[in-house]
This record gives sequence, C-alpha cells and structure tokens, in this order.
Amino acid sequence: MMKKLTLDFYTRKDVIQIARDLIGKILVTHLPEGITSGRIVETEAYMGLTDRASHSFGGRRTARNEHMYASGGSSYVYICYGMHQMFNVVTNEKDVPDAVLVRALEPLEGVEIMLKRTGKKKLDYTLTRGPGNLGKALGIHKGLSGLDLRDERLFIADDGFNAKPEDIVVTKRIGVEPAGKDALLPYRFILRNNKYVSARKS
DNA sequence: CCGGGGATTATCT
DNA sequence: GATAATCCCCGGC
Repeated sequence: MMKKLTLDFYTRKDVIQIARDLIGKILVTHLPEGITSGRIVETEAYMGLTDRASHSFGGRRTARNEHMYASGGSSYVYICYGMHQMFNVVTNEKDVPDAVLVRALEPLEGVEIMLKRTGKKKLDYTLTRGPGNLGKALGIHKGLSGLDLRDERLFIADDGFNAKPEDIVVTKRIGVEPAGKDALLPYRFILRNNKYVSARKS
C-alpha cells in the first residue's frame, strides 16, 4: 500500500539521515501523460550553508536556488548543463537550505510513458539511472520546482519496502570535484546491488 | 575497460 | 564570457 510521506519526515533537521531514509521510497509524478513512478535507489545530501558543493553555500541566495530556502517537504528543480532537469527534496525548516538530490530510480509504473518521454526503445538500466535521466523519464521540469511533495502531481510515498541497514551503501558524491575537500564527504547513499544505481566509481 | 570531449543553454559574474 | 550537483559516444588499449 502506498502512503504519501508526511511533513514530519521532511522537516527533520538531519538532511543526511533523510537522504538515507529516502532510499527505497517511491517517487511519483502524475502529469497529463499519466502516472509514472520509481523506487529511489540513489540519493545525495547537500548541507545548505556549510557545504561547498551546495548551491546555497554560505547563504548564497538567487532566483535559481530560492526554493532551497522553502520549508522541508517541497521540491527544488534546477537545470544543469543547460539541459538536465535535476530533482531535489527540500528538507529542514524554512530558510535553512538543505536538500537531497535524487540520483536514480528503479522504474515501477508508467514505463511506456517514460520510454516515450526519453525516446528510448525498451526498458533498460539507462532509463532512470542518473539525475538527468530520471528527471526526463518522469517528466520533471523547472516548472514543478517549489511544489509541496504531497501534491497530486509530484509526491513521494512509502509502500512498505524497508531496506536493511546493511544494504544501504555510503560513498562520496558524484560530479562535485570543484567543492574541494567537501567533495569527499560521505553524503551519497545507494541501494546495494541495484542495477539502476549510477555506475560510476565512488 | 577506460579516458576524453562534445552537446547545449540557464545562470551568474 | 565562463561555468555547470550530466550524459553519451567514440577511440584506444
């Protein structure tokens, strides 16, 4: 049974714990094309103010990252490299810009719709592996930034799946080398042995 | 298997 | 004008 995560899940202060807890949950979009969903198998935590890899490091606040400062339980979607729609879960209280980047899903509902959106011919591990790919497959775009994650169009739910603690692997984050020593922080969580996890070395 | 580079454009300086 | 929380393809071994 699917149960939307409630606000108290998101407003906790420990973004690292929330990133870990999101492993195994289900991300759902219900847009005009239909319902698409997938199980979250890879996340990264971004510790707003103190994390050089975060868009909001040092309190930086611009039109792009404004939604990071919303209260926990809303979305932050931004465009990377001019073409990829990156989906983040905003956590903590209002004005504390912590967020979790969702990096990979295992497809569940609406595979046909995802194939149409991505132009792929058949389901394989590339459909929802990597933040750019999953954003495209689920139809996520900048216009969905700032939504409450209990919205009908975009929400996260629990279906009772419970990852064993030993099946959650922790590594450093991907693609954040310019952040210097902060790039080495153990803020990435993946579900062990899942083929949809982005395949780069940790 | 691995590294290099091009795609493509919103965003910020 | 430079950069970017990426992805894909290609060539070399």
